[in-house]
Amino acid sequence: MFIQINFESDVPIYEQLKNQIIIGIAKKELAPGDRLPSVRKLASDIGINLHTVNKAYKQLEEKGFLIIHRQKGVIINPDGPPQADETYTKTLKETLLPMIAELELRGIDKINLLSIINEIYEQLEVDRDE
Amino acid sequence: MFIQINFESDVPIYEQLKNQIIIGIAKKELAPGDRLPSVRKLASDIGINLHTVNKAYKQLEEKGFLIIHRQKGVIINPDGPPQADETYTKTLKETLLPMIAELELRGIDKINLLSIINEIYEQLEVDRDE
DNA sequence: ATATATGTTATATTTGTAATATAACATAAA
DNA sequence: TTTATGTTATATTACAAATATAACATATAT
Repeated sequence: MFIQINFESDVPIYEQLKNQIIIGIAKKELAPGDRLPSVRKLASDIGINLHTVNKAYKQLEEKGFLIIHRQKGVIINPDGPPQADETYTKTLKETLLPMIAELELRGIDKINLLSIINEIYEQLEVDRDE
Repeated sequence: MFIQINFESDVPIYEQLKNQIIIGIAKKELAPGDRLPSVRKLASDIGINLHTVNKAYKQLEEKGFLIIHRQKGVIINPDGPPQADETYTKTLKETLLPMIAELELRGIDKINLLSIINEIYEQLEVDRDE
């Protein structure tokens, strides 16, 4: 499995899980319809509690990235990821505003930012097998 | 004062404070050397506890945005904001990666993102008096 | 001198979240 | 009938956010 948890991080474990699954989908390492490990399996692989995995799965289901079936298990939504709506875009802007304010003050101008963003897009596109 | 706290938000109050002060500096509503309200004054204006304001101030001092003097009070760092270093840039990229992954999946492509970012830069430049 | 205002320190309490630990449940599939 | 799935329930531990009070040290104003 591609999951790697940093137990020193101040990012909660269930958030790290959500992030890595979303990144996995974006990198196409996980395709619509693909199955994810059971909550017990992933929990024991990583060495964490089943409820922590369940929390991540449930929140990704709530957002529309995953489909959870009581007996069959968990799969990547076959209909593809949820699309951005007004609410999502509004929240995104509210998140970006203070980030960009700080970034600007710290001397990272728009050009620098765009180059960082390009770098991240490359990370998401290239790594087909890693 | 320009501070407006959303008590419904899941963003902690002290984080909202930090964000709004940084945005204030970026918009040049607050200039280097400008004085901020005392912890007690701001706390009572907003209707929160003095320690919550103090926590925000201390963390901004720690980052280099503010100078705190035991008797004179709190001012915006006269030497200007702290500049980005390697650590900051690394953390920034780690924050952006999952954001951009989700955004991409949701159908917001690079062009859309750049237009959102431009919109935010405008917000930071225009509002000289509001 | 005295009072005032500053940030600071200390202690305690309440509330909520993250994470874990155990156990049991319902049910499709083997 | 067994196994594996997610689900639900209960409890516990650890920590963070926010508050409440009180006292402290000290530069500045009166």
